[in-house]
Amino acid sequence: MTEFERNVYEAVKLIPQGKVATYGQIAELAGYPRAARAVGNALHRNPDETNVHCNRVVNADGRLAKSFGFGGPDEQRRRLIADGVYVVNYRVDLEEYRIDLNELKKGRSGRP
DNA sequence: GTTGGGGCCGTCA
DNA sequence: CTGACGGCCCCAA
Repeated sequence: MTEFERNVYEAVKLIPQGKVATYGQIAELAGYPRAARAVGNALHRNPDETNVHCNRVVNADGRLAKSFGFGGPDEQRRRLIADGVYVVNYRVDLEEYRIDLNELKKGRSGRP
């Protein structure tokens, strides 16, 4: 596993239940602001689906991944619902569920 | 709503 | 190194 992937997984772990983040956000949080695409790549190889909730990661439009790693979009949708996230037509309301990058950064290491 | 183009990034063959 | 491939992103018609 590469450094990049680790960062991505750690970033994903920070997303609280009931919230979602975009690939861009994850990329930035991981320290690779423009690597949204690579993030998707990394998530597809998610080694620990139970710990890393890759379902909480959606694209910039709030749409679900077309090729979710485990069971496809249906599974991703199911998990989101289980998280309390309302999903319609494989899409979520970003205004409502998207977490602020600032909030995510709080979760990382120390913070005053 | 759609399509098309450009750009950006990390992996792997 | 080079080229191809993605769970992407952004902008313009």
